[in-house]
Order: sequence, then C-alpha cells, then structure tokens
Amino acid sequence: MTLLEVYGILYVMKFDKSLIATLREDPKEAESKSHRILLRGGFIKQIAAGVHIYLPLGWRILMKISNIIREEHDRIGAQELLMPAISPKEIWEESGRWKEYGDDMFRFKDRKDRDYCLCPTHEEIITEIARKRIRSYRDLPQIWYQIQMKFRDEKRPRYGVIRSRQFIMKDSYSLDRDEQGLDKSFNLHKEAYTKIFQRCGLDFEIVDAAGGLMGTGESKEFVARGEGGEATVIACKNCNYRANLEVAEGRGRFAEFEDSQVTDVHTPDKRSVEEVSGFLNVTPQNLVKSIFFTAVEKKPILILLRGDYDINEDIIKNRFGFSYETATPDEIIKYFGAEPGFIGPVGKDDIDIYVDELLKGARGMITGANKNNYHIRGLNLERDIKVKDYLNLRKVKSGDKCIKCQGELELYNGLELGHIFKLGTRYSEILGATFLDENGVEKPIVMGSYGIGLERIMAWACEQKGDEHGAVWPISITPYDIYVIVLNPLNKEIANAADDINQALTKGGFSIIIDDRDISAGIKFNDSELLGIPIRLTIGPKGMKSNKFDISLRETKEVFEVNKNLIADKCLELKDILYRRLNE
RNA sequence: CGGGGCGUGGCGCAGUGGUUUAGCGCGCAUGGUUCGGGACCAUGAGGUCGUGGGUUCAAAUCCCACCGCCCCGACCA
Repeated sequence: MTLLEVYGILYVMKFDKSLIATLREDPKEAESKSHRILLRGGFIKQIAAGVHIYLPLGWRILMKISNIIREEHDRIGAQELLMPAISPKEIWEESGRWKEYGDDMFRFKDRKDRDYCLCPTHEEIITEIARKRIRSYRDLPQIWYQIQMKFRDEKRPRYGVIRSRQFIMKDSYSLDRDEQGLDKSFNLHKEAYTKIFQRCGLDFEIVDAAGGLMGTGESKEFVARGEGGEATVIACKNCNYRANLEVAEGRGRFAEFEDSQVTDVHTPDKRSVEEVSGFLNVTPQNLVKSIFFTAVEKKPILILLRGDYDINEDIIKNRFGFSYETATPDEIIKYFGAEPGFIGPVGKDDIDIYVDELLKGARGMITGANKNNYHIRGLNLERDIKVKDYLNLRKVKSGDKCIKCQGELELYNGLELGHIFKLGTRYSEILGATFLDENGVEKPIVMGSYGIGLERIMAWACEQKGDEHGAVWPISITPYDIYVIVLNPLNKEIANAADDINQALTKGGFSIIIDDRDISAGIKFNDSELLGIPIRLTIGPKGMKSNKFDISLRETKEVFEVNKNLIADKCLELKDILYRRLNE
C-alpha cells in the first residue's frame, strides 16, 4: 500500500454517512443569495443572531481559504502565530479603546471579578508582544499574522455570515522603523491580498478607503462586486480611480442662478429639499441645505451643501473629529430659533460655517430663513455670509466627474473582503512599543494592520458564482473536487464499477463525495448542484452498457463521456482547466 | 436604538376562543414496488403551539409583559 492509498481514504466522504444536511426548501431566515445557498447546502447553521456553526462542508471551504492565505503570507515573509481570543481590560484602557469600542465589545468578568473582553481585533495584543520583544532597529522589520476568531457585538448582524458577531479573520501586523519600511510592508500585503483573492476566484478591485476607528492613515479596501454587499464604490469609467463612497471625491457641475436681493418667501410646512423645490417650482440645485453638527466640548459647525447633494459624514468626522454628530431638533432651535427644515446661514456669523466647494460663488440661492415656515431667496454666498472655508464635503453622485482625469464616475455595490491600513505610530506611542535606532535614539515602531474576512470569501464566492441551483465553488476552495453519483446502487455490477472508479480517483489524489444513497436520481443530481462541487461523475446503467461514464462541470454544464479506465486522467485534466479558468 | 414582520414535530406552513387524540406537505423509521433529474403503496414514530402572567366553564387562538429571529433604517474594521 502506498502512502497515497493510506491517506487517500481521508479524501472520501460517503454522503449517507456525512453530516451534510441539505434543505429541500429555502430556510425562511435567509434572504440574500449567499446566505440562502450556505444554509440550504448545509455549509453553515445559525445558532444565534450573527453566530454560526461551520458544518463540515463549510469548514472544509474555510480551511482551503486559510491555506491559500497562509501560503501567500508565508511567501511575503510573514510569521504565523495565534493570539488569545480573550484579553484583560487593562491593555485596552491603555490604548483608550476600552471606552472607544463601546457596546460593540463583548465584555465579561472572571471569577475574581476582573474585567475581560472577547477581542474585537488585536492591535493591542500585537503591540504588547512588540514592546516586550523588539529592542533594536536590527529586529525590524517584522510581519506577524494569525487566523483567529474575532468578536464584535454588532448592532445589527445581517446577511448570515457577512456581518456576524463572531467571525474568522486573518489579521496581520507589520512593524517597521520608518514610513519607508511601512510603505514596503503595505505594498507586500497589497500584492499578497491580490494573489489571495485571485486564487479564490473572485472579481475584486482595490479602492481607497477610510480608516474609521483604526486611524486616518492611508488605507485600501479589497472590494468584490455584488448586490447585497455593504460597500458602495465610486469608479471612474476612464481611469483607475476607485474609492469607497465614504472617502470618494468627485467634481460636480457649478449651477448658476440670477443674482438678486435677499427676500423672505412663505413656505408653510415645507422642510425638505424636495418639498421646498417642488413648492417653489425650482430645481433642487437652487437650494442650499444647512446641516448643523455639534460635539461635546467642541465648537458647533454649520455645513452648507447644494440641495442635489448629500453630505458625506465620514469626511466631516475625519476632518473635524469623530465626536461630531448631527444636532438634535432641540439644539437646532436653541441656536437658530427655528425648527429643522427652516434654518440657514444668514446672520449666523458667530458659528463656523463650512461650505461645500460646489457652492463657491453661488448666487440667487434659496435657503432657510431661521424663521418657521419661511425660506429666503437671493442668497449670494460671498455677499451675505461669512464662510470659514470651502471644502469638498458632499457624497459623490453617479455622473460626477473624476478628480484625476475628468472621466465620468459610476457607482457600484460590493463587499469589503479585506482592508489594509497604515497605522503609523498611534498604538506604539500610546503603548510604548519602541526601538533604538543606529544612533541610539528611542523611536516608536511604525505599524500597519491588515485584515481579511474568511467567511466573506466563502459567502461571496456564492454570491458571484452561485446560480438558481446552488453554489458553484471555485476549484481552489471547493470542499471536494468530485461528486460521484451512483445511480441504482443496489445493483451489484454498478456498485462494483463505482468501487473501481472511486479507488482510481482516490489514487489520483482527488477528494470525493460518493452519493450512493438509495433514493431517486433527481435528488442526487439536485444535491450535487446545490453543493456546488465543480466536477460531477455519474455512474449508472447507461454507462455500464457502453463502459463510458458522464463527467460534467458544474459551472459550464459541459458534459464529457469518458471511458471507465480514463476517468481519473480526465478529471485531472478538468481540474487543471478549472484552475486555469479561475481568473478569466 | 426607531419602523415593519414572524415564532405551531427536523424543515416549510395551515389553524386566530368550543369535534374531546392540534393538522398538511416534505423529511424520518419499517416492509414492498421503483431507479439517468426532487417516484409510489402500506404501516409507524415524533409537538412544553417562544416564555411567564392574566381573562374564561374552556386559550395555539383574547389581554399584558418579556425573550428570540428576520427585513428596512441608524450605526459599524
């Protein structure tokens, strides 16, 4: 017996002895395509909102994904380790995130009444390792990574495994002596990520992104196109500008209106842009929206935007501080003496007014009069109000022009599969992770942080490749290579032929599911499609007569009639073809 | 956290005060006939009707509270 024969047996799964539980009907809790397929195929099972069991089929997929990730990280010189899933409060208090994370953090106490959390991410822990271990510039650079459960008590888990409260993340951290080193580590990750998602057979793009809680350094998201994703990407049709809507900038068209004196106009109960423009019979472009932001212990700010654009709150928060929130109706009445919908900038020189650049030089505009049920006409921004600064504050719209090349911008939906950040020295400074350079000067380590959501890769392969019959796994992450259907398995001849073929396939190194359940053929065919195994082999009476058996491909439905003794060879060839087709 | 929906055998659902043993389809078990696209016959097992309280002679059904799940929004590496 060869080694392959010994170990080969591990690659065989008999359907009727497996923990595979396909559902005949769509589970009612699932609406999105990927969620439906994963539940129906028995890849996952939900046990609470945003908490899932990964059943054997799903787990095999995740293991395949982990291996790809592992290989590509090892290739860039990263070292795998495993950090704890729980950690004590103190280190999070040091970084300030015990507070900052708020209710999104799962917290608990041990028997001695000490506070702990389930780690939502691991910057603090990695920095703890770094500050103990890294002494000298000679110890740098380093890239450390792990594949680990993360816990976040999301306000609203949804779409099954896509936004869940417990999920598997590959997170890596780079440690460098300076910005140049960080650039290099950042780019290594960018390349590794590109290879990983390509190998997983997904269509994706690299887009500019916002840092959020992680900081304000450069960051890129790897976004895969698809409905039901949570990211909106702005893409230039002409050049390679790609950005998450959160940070996207575009050029809008200036709108001109006739200059005039400021006059009040009665607008009873008309508050929104739509209501006012409809009532006065003008285009929304003629309106100026006033949005009032307040923050504790900070000066309130008034933002002006043209009526046909929405505000980009992420820009506001990144620029002015994360504590800024849109003011409450009470605050608005207090500062403006009018209800929301009727406020405006005129006569508010005591408040800092920031204006979207598209309004620079605008005249003849309509805005709130700071008097209930009244607006004003004839606003001339330069003449009538004191502007603190003109900034790009609006959300890009489809049809805006690219800031790089003037090409037209379009929007699409997608899912963030991975995110790479330049953290800089934010954590190393607070937590005291430093090294001595060649001059003996103590410096903070320059860090980067990089994440990939494993389940999202699994779910998005369903979303992008799956069809009305079920999953279509890319060959690289499929739980099994071949689905062997044995029709009429009680027939001795057929059963014997199936044994021969399965042995040949096992020797060939394939992982296979054997479906020799004594049930009608349709169920087996349908299950093979639902499970999305890329290659299907059918052993039945028809093949017994001609000694030729059908091999078909899940994705293209191509069918090949293959002589019994050539089956393993053909499968090898097809597997090869499937690998080559991955990124076509 | 706001809005909407749902909770009845493993799954999908019906039943919305009064046939005492709560139904139907699928699945499951046993026997038999079938066997290249979700077959058929027969027999059978399986249910705290989300939880607690209340109204009533009588509650899956009406009332109150709570819990859980899904969807939209707010929010979010």
